[in-house]
Amino acid sequence: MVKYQEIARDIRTKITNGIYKTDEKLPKQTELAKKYNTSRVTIQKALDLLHIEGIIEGRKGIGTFVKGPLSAYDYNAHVYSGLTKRLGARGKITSQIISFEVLFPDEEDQEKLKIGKNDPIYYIVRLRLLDGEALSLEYSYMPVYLIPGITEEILKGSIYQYITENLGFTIGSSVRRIRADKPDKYDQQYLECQKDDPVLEIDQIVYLDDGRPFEHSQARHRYDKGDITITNLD
Amino acid sequence: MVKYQEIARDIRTKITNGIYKTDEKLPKQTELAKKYNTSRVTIQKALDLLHIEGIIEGRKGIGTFVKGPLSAYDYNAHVYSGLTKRLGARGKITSQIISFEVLFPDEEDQEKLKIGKNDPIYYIVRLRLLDGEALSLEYSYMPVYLIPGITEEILKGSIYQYITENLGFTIGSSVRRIRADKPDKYDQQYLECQKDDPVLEIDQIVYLDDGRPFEHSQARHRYDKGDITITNLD
DNA sequence: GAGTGGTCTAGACCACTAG
DNA sequence: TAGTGGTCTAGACCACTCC
Repeated sequence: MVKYQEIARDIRTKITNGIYKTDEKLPKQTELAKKYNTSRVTIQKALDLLHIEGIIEGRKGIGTFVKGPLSAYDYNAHVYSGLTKRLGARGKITSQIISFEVLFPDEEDQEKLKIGKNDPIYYIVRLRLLDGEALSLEYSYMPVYLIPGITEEILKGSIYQYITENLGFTIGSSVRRIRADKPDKYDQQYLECQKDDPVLEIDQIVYLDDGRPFEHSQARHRYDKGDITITNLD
Repeated sequence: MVKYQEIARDIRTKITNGIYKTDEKLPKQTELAKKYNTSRVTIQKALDLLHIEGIIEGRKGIGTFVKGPLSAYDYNAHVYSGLTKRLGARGKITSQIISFEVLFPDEEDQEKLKIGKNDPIYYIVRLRLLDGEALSLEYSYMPVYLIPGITEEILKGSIYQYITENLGFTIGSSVRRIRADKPDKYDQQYLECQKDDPVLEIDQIVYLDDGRPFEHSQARHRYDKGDITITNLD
């Protein structure tokens, strides 16, 4: 992990944990440089990342501020428009495991996860709930050899946290495709939606920082509970 | 406009116009620095922008390469996941004007466009066609005082081009919200969709680089013709 | 005028690729 | 070994805000 990413992660954590609060000013860049024992340009590169993620905002002549959450469904917004989840106080996310199996990959899985036909994958289906109400239905496919030791306990929490903290991997890039779709029978069953209620589907492939894909998944959201916010900066 | 943005724009234009072609290598950073009469760090900052936009890719020890288009609906992908349209050879986009009026803003318009109740706005409805087939229905609201002189001729082409090239403005940040919705009667009429066909709606506010909002719009896509690709980088 | 973020420079070293 | 992109440094100037 390079220096500016480490600094960005540290500041991000401090924001998530409320050490730097919403609308509060961060220490000035020269102070941060001194604190992290680095140059001001490196601090700026770290802050650039947080700026792109939309969690801070620099104001000339004043300082750098922590931004508040953007969307009513902040959970979705930041997981998908990118980058970093800061669940905040929007409600409690829980997971109900519907399926948890190990399978051999079909051709599509092989291609998307860049694995051979004899490399088994986890096939996981989870219902995500926000304060106990159905939010989305998520199908995940992950190579077993990359992510060993998944348990139901882990699935109830965050797979990402397990991968980064327990396995020591670093998440790299990702490609997500968003579209509207008609509800299938599982959507109707688990998301409790009607036949003419649309669903919002996010199909994603996520890569480790060494370029290996570790997850292919589809998340299907109730149309009334799953908007996505994308913020572009100057 | 600052130096690194000008350089990014110039290189982007060269890619769009095919001077730098897909999978081709860009000149090396030291050469670009010399050519643009600047330092290598500034070139890197310009390339960073194009990297974020997903149109180039750096490979250590080799060079910087122009990436190919990502999505079947490249038009949507790049307009909305951000940043820069490079329509490429996916088909011809045309516009049919359904409504073009000047109105006084309601409270929502006033708030989103940061204008007073006596500042008139354009109200524009356009049907966008890809190779003659209905693609999306777009509702736009823009303050007249900011964008004077809009004509039907301009509406048939690109408003963005008019704003940047004729009025000399620079586009800044934007916030987009994406959701699935049921089709309303206009969707059914113009997008020729059935009552149970979902639509994908993109609601956006776009700002000039001085922070003034100049456009609030909703684009409603047929669910089978409007996916969106979001690429996150390391 | 003082303080802060935004930009830019010149130079350096490292990581990776290719021959 | 040579070439290229990725990172980092120290220092400088500008733009903007506040007093």
